[in-house]
Amino acid sequence: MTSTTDRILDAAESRMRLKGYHAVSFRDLADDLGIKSASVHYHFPQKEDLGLALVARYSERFFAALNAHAAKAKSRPEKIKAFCKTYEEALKSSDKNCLCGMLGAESRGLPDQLKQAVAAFFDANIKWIWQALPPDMEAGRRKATAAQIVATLQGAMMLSISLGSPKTFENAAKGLIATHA
Amino acid sequence: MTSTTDRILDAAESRMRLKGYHAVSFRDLADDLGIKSASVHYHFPQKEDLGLALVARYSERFFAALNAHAAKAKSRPEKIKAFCKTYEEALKSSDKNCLCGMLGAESRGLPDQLKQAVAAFFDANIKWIWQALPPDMEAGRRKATAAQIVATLQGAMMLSISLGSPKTFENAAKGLIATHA
DNA sequence: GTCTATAATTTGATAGAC
DNA sequence: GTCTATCAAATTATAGAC
Repeated sequence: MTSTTDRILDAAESRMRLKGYHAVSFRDLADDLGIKSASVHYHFPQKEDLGLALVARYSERFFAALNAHAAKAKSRPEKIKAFCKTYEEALKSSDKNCLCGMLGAESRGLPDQLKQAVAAFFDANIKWIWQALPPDMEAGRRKATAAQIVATLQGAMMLSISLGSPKTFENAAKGLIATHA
Repeated sequence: MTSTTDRILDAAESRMRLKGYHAVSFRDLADDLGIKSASVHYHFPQKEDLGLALVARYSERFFAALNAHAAKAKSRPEKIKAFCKTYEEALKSSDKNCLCGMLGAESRGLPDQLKQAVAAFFDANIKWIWQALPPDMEAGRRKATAAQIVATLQGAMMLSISLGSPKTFENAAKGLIATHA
């Protein structure tokens, strides 16, 4: 028994990860659930409210999955692999882009709070992988590597989807692990 | 004396690289030029026509710039640096995402031909950098590295824009050059 | 919580005058 | 080539009944 609110979030997440923020309408979501668009507005008065709830839920789930994977990781390289694996699962379980990867690209066309929530997701991503890198690494290089890893995985998801080829993600992730783990 | 067609393309490219395909309307473009939306339709009857023209022009310009940079590159590492530099210029000259990076993310919400044109841009990207990698590299690793390089640069542009930090792109590119050039 | 009804605006697109 | 005029459809959002 999932609540209507959750069913709306599920439908919205699916549609937004496929087509982007501006390509999803309240009527689309209402139709997915077999209700009316006015009922969707009852749960999320404004589109921005829906976007913010989506990013919050997505972010929680992402870091929960990441920490679950990382808990089993004993060594540093295994932590980096856990990070890659979390991304890979996000892509492959649904054949959809990362919600924040999509919204990050559309960033300049989003309401301000939503834009900030997406940026916070990426900040947290970079911070997480930065902590997983060797503390004795030269500071500048450590920071650069953290940004590089997140960039590669995000870019690989986008590329993979545009090319319709899951292999592309695997290849990029393989290269990442080979050089950094 | 730039033609109206070119001025429409300029306005459309700017808006789409900022906000995405669905967030750009014929009226927006008409207002940018001080004409009416019906006049925009004279030059590009359908929105997809406009999208296709944009990707074609963007792709031509990108590879022209890339080959110009690469012409001066004597060694293999310098070719890889030329590739990174072309991306960096695309980002920094306008503080906008790659047109195809944006459309690639929105891929599933685009008309079919446009989606294919974007995918062709990425195929050509991967092919170009693949050719710049050492021919004696193990085949699987060479292919993976090519995908990885394009993914990193595309992801770095997106991240950079979402975070509002050009440094993020520089860091990711620096890491890329350190490991592959 | 969901509905009907509706408002106000925007969108992609066309017909036909100039 | 650009305009006026217009269209049909879609969009976000609200008011009020049930």
